[in-house]
Amino acid sequence: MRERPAFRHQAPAPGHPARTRAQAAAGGDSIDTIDAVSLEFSILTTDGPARRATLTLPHAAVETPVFMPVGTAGSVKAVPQHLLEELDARILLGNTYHLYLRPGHELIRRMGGLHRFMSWPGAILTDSGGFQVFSLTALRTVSEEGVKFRSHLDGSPLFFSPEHSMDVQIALGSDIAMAFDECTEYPADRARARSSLDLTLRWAVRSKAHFDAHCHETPWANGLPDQGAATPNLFGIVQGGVFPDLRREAAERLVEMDFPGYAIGGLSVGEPRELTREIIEATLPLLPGDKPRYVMGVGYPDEIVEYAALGVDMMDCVLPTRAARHGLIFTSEGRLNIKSRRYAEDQGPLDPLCACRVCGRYSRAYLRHLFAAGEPLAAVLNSVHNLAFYLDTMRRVRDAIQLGSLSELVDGVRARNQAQTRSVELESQA
RNA sequence: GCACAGGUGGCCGAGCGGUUAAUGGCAGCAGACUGUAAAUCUGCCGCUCUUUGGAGCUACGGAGGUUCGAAUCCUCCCCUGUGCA
Repeated sequence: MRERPAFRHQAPAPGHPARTRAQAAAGGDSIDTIDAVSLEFSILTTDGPARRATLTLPHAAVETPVFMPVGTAGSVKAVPQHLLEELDARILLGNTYHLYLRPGHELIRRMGGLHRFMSWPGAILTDSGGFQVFSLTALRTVSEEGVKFRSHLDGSPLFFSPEHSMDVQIALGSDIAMAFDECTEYPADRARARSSLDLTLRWAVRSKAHFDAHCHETPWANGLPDQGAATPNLFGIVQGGVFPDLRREAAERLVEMDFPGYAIGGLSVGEPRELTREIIEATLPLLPGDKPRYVMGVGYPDEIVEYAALGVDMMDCVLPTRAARHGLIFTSEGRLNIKSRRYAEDQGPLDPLCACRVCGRYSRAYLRHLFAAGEPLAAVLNSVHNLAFYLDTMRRVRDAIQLGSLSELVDGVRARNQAQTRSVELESQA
């Protein structure tokens, strides 16, 4: 445990002073209460490679390590914003591609930006559309200039470039925008990972140049480029497949470009879990220790604990919300499939150790019924619980870092995981 | 009573002489899900065995019949719906 100086990132341009959070609150405006700093990362405590820090963004102060719920199309599916607030979520993800398609970034700009549009007072990180380059394989072609997509909504042709992605993210008003990258698939051989990574690096240069030139045009910016004004932040993304030396090279090149934060992308795309961990472990030390490090698209509850212990500050994943809609519940005792007949008359809560409102009020029997009946409320309640569980898990991680007891927490999670794997094996043998 | 139309696996509903334990859908059961084309997808779904390749049994309202072979064709019976009396 030791004190470190905070990393601050501020827009360099001169102009009007930014309105502070306190001033805005006095003015009765709860959405655009922006902090005067673009990004500040203050590490409070460390426990091994893990750090507990405060990440201050224009719209929120975020305690890290943090798990960020995914709200692709301007909504964390099935969970209204006021419940996310109740869960003490401080930062959500949005998606450039989806919001560009519908309702359109210019419309959102006219509505005052994404925060106002969706009435979300916390921070927002937007993915650049890079993941769609991966997930919409059948609907796109990649070139040096950018990516041609066919809209998944109506098949109409679209074109995304780094510059375009930046324009959209700036119009949305993200607290953190992501560089436009190519999320490399798995398996990808060395040559493929190499060329993919090179493209991502060239796109990173273009992303940054365009972003720096236009970030002050975000809807919540206080007029012109400001002296001391907050503007959106742009994070770089490390690719390189499962090759540590390529990851190193990507990290070094990105660090030279000097981003306020860095992400590790292209993981959890089908590779073995052990590899995911190895790549994270190998890449993390190559990124500046005084800036936030974000692993994109992970993971299971035990994984996010493990990765935080390796020194990851930010993570996001659709898993808690998607799994919830499919009936998979994460609990302190492991995974639970609420569809199962064995819960038909179970009067207990989803998770006896969970303090969330769903566990405090509704039985497994009722939740199973809602799911079986196709009631939309099932998706809501399951999602609220899963997110509560994820957010609570990260709270435990932060507390453990504070107390210097993170390794015990990690051991506990690992043991629980192994125990469940064993019991599942036994059950399937029986 | 007469005339049509029907009776198929938990339900709906295809099949209208052999490749049919019988297409689909629903319901049921189990599983998957990692920067969201996902309230999605996959598997099982008559019974009994099985060394997991299969084997045996029982099944398309009932009873007979035709045929090498019938859910499919014929006869009679039972039941349901609609129309007419």
